[in-house]
Amino acid sequence: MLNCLKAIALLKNVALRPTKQRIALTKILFQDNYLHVTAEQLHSEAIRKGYKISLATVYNALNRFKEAGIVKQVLVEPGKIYFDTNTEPHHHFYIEETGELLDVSDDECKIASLPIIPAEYTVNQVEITIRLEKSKDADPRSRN
Amino acid sequence: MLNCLKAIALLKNVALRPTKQRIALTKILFQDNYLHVTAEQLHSEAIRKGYKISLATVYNALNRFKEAGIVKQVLVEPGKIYFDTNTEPHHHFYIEETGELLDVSDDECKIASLPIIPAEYTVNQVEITIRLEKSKDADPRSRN
DNA sequence: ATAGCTGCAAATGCTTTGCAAGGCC
DNA sequence: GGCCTTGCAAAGCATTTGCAGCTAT
Repeated sequence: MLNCLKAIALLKNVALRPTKQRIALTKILFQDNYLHVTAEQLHSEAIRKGYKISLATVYNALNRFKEAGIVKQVLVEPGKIYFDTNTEPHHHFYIEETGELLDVSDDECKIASLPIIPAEYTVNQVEITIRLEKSKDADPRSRN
Repeated sequence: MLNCLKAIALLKNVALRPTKQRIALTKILFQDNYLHVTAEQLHSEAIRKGYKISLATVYNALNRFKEAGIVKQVLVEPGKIYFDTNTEPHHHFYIEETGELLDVSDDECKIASLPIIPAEYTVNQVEITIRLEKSKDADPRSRN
């Protein structure tokens, strides 16, 4: 868990005012492991930890964090925005049944050949989403 | 452009009742080239062509088409669902400025190495989204 | 002091749903 | 005839916004 000083430093680094609420969210988000959350999930977690913060502020903060480049958004489900604290180029497993999102490092998932890019355009981002489902025969011992 | 008979055949093939509205949408969607549309865009196009159909029906129809496996949905922008008439495994260019979505065939974009799949899960779908933006120096002649 | 945040509630935008009327087999 | 589909309007859900009051610099 980040302490307050580090949270404040992180926010000042990207020219965002370190308000109580942003510090709280920063402490929750930037731990050792990367996190994938929706605004709603982050809000619940903040409330659970005893912080006083409104959902609208969580949305505002996440959008500022995104503009500042310290989180990025991931689209895997219609009508829902996930935010990812891993801003390095990387990819995802997505488990639809549970809504779980897992990081796949750029090294683990190399692209052999990119297509020809349309004229006058440049690549901004390449994202691979690997959608998973529970195996039909999860237990090999039960097979005939 | 598909004729009515082919549209009806297509719908019967997937056990969907060939109603006037579904036939109209089928005729618009399944042309020679693959299409990427939102429900709203498809509705406008249908109205423009003189068909009488409500937006709710377009949503309903697209969801049935998706269940039937003749279109699939693509998520590239928050709060918007694109439908793609190409149901083969393939990938996409996405141009954020214009909202344009372009197909990239599976052959043009090969993955060299997939990561290790978590135990008890199997891969359902692998999607690559290549986000493009206009090049800063679109005209090479203007360079120093 | 002042520019920028917060929180509430209201608004928005896309999508879904309930239900009565109409259409397909 | 019976079941499915349509269309409208209303509901739903995630997200954004307006504005008054508060806070960091």
